[in-house]
Amino acid sequence: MAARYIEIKKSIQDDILSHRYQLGEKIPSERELAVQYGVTRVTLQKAMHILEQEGFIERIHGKGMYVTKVIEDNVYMLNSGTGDSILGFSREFGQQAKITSQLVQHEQIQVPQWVAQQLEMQPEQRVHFIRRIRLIDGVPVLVEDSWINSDVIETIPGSVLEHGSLYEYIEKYTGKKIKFYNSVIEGDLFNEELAALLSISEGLPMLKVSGVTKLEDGKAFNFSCSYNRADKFKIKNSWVGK
Amino acid sequence: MAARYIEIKKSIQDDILSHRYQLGEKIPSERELAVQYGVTRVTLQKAMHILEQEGFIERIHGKGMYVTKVIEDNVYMLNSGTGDSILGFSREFGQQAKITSQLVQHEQIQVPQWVAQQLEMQPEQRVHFIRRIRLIDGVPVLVEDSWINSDVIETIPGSVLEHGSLYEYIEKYTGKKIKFYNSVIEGDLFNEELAALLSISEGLPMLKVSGVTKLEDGKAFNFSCSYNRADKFKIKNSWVGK
DNA sequence: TAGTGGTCTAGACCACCTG
DNA sequence: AGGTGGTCTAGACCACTAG
Repeated sequence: MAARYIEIKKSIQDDILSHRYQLGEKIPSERELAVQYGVTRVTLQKAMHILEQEGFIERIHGKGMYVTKVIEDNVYMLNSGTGDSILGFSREFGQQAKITSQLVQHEQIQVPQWVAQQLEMQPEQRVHFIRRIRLIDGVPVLVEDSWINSDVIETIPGSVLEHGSLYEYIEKYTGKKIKFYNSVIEGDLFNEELAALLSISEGLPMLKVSGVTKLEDGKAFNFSCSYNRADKFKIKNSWVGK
Repeated sequence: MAARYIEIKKSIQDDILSHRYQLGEKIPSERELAVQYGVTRVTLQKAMHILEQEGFIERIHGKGMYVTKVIEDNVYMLNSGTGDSILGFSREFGQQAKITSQLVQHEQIQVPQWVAQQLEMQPEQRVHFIRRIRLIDGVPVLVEDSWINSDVIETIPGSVLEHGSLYEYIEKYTGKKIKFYNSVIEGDLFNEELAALLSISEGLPMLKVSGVTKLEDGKAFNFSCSYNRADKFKIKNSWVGK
């Protein structure tokens, strides 16, 4: 049973995405919506603040709430700090395009020093190292490397890496929700190795996103690093100043 | 008079930055802090949720709140969706390094079509076009282009562009706070023109950040686009999944 | 003046973690 | 069992926008 404000947020998000509320249109006031959904204003506000932060609406003091005029784009958006999940490629894009994965490498290794630091592990412990290529409609667009604490997940079925969502599997396997922390975005150029994996030229621009993933109990279990073709991806960064 | 939860947030942030709360240390419970600050838990939670989102603390259900172990970096961080402001380069970096600006161009022009769209302007209206170079300790690190609706700000003193914060000036001039919306991060390569401005080689990697700035009454007044040397900047993206 | 979002109170109950 | 964060109620007053 999800929290009420999450349900309300999703309900209104649906109303926006399905154009029941038109772009730029004023939506009902907090007090009206609170009555509609049978909650207090405080609860309704929690939902609306999330919608604002994710860029669906604008809240203007004294005037009301308006559906944001959205500009469509011909590149794929990596949602960063917004949307229901940065948690896995397939969840984000599964609905708008045909996503496939190609497993390049999967082995258990002793944890590299810099990974051990990120995951708060001891040097003798082991991690899964996983390298996958993601394809949109058959075109390879990014390489993703993951280091996953073997103590959290002993075995990872090949079928999950090839066709499923790793994060979904982990949430089911552990029974815990996932949190992202401190992800970092960098720009760089594709080197020979990565370019070869994507069948592109060395020296093309890349967006690199790396970060630690934790379980809701605070346990860090994954360090991941994705190398994205900069001509295929933008990162949306909806944010509202204070 | 700022809101109480903003004051509390800043107070605890100071306690963390000054190491009165050590890295990784557990901080007092919500109920304790609420008493300390003389507010209810709801108000205190608003402060703590912001600190969590900005990456200062981790909140773990049933256990408590902990100061995040921070990894220091030898590159400059552009805060994106976090910190007190993405609002202007000088505010972000003024304390850790010597920031200077170099005004390359400033003229009033008829609003270009794509800018008019972003700022909801008519084709015959005018904008300030401003191109500045930013230097850290004397080294040029980024180019920033801004298009500012002339109806919002008629004149912009040269001294502001050379030495001050444009956003601070606008907040003072209009008497309104500033909001950012829908900023987008892209990766690209420096072309000849931009590379020349920074005295670097063409083809080096770049992080491009663009977005619209609005006043708190919803009025869009500025479209800006910054071209950052990818070897000098990372973008921190503190975020907590739901 | 009426309506809107922004903030805050003083409680309550639940879900989770640890001893 | 006791402490922690997560959610929610039913109010209240303030600040801002509009006609």
